[in-house]
Amino acid sequence: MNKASRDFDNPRSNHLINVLPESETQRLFPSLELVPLPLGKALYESGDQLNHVYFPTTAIVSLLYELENGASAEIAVVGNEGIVGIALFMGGDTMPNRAVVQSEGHGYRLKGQLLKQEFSRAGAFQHLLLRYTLAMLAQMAQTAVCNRHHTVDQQLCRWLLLSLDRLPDNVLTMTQELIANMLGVRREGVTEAAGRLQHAGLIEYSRGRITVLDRPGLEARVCECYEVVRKEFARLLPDIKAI
Amino acid sequence: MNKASRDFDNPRSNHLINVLPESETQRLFPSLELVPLPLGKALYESGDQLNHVYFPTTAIVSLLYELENGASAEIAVVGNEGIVGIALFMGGDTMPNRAVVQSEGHGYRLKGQLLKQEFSRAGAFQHLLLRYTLAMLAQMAQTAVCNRHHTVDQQLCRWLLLSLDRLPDNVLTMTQELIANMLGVRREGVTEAAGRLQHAGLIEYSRGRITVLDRPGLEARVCECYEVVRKEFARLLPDIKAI
DNA sequence: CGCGCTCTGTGCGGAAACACACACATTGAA
DNA sequence: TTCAATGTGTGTGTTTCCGCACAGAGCGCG
Repeated sequence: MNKASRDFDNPRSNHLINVLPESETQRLFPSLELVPLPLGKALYESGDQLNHVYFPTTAIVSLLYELENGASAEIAVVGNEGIVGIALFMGGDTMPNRAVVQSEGHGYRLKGQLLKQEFSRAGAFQHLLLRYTLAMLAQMAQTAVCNRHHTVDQQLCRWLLLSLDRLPDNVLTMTQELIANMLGVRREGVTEAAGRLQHAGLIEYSRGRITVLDRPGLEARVCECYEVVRKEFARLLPDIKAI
Repeated sequence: MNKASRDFDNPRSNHLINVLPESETQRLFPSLELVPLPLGKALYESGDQLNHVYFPTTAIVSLLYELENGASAEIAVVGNEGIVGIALFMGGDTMPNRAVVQSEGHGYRLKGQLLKQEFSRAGAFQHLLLRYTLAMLAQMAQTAVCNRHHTVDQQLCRWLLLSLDRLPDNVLTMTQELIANMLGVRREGVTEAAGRLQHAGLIEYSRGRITVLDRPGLEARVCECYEVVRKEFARLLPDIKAI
């Protein structure tokens, strides 16, 4: 799977689907429904009944936890390497978080009932989904520690790299206000951190459009958390090369 | 399962085991090995090969993430309501965190191979383990947001209540230094927060021994995170009453 | 008893992030 | 072209937590 050649309307652009054996993909394909995922769309709200799971192809989805006082934080991010709605096959029917489209694009959705059927066959798909869930656990845990111990600058680098990994190019459409919501910090904090990155020549941005100019530079500034999660993904899902 | 009647050497003191159907418990019991879990013992280190899973009866185990600089944070806690080593049945064989005994006691361990066998039968045990994993996901996510947005005071209350729920009495053996490691804050920060709680008459402590005097008082000070996680456990695992 | 160890209390300076306020810049629509 | 909306930059003062340093308090042990 080459980034440049990724098609929004090919289910195989999603890595989880792409690595399935032929027999399973043939069974699944007829049930996959292509859906546009516009910026800001909530795939589900906290507590909603989950009816579908989503396999993003070109979109990126954030899993957000919100507190009573309105504060929030992103606990995981899902792009074309994953699936949104893991609770469905784990035996839950709701989740205590929101899933919001962070970068618009497309994805395929699958009825929950069909996913459960496929999961219960205990084949390659089940195995894959469970390992993916483990990788998500690692991502969430690392996010928790990162929230506690690392600076906004480091976290912004991590967030940019996470997004970059899931995008076909090096341009993000995202205001500082929205990034602040994801990271659970103030908008001004993002302004300052982003200003430092721009001043260092690593990124360029204006009015909701961020262009990454120097990815290695970001990697040099990011905290270890980014790499730890990346490695854990690679270890658990070795067939998925892109992330 | 009544707290006061909990026996360290009865597998049914662990709720996950207790709610299994008779057929499954009979199959499992001969393979369960009672082990003492002394304070500070590491059930596994980050990256260790996982050979067993543990079902605590009277012990409490913390899952800790550590950073390169030595900083750490607890991302989940497991007592007699759960199981340590979920990666094993999820298809991983290592985890990127440590599992350390936070409150000494006992537990039962089971060989990983046997757990996988039992999991692959796709029966009640599998269903239970998957739901438990979902509840852990919720706990980890909430911890991440709590780390970001709540005060040390609130987090200390949360931590005390989490421990209290998993203990047979109202006395914790735990120095402020260790609590600070769990919460990922300074020891002095815990000293100050604990001092305020003691001054308010909610707890009493000296030299590593904390007695909770006023549980409702703690519940009044704690952030919402405690209750959110408790409810999610109750929702996903309705058979398990105690938590 | 007295010594040493561990645990706890406290004070001070500093760094990071917060809340609030407001100015400026860009953009797109009237 | 003007205006309003949106996005970004900046300043001030405050809070929270950190890092360090050190003092005292309880406890075990020779």
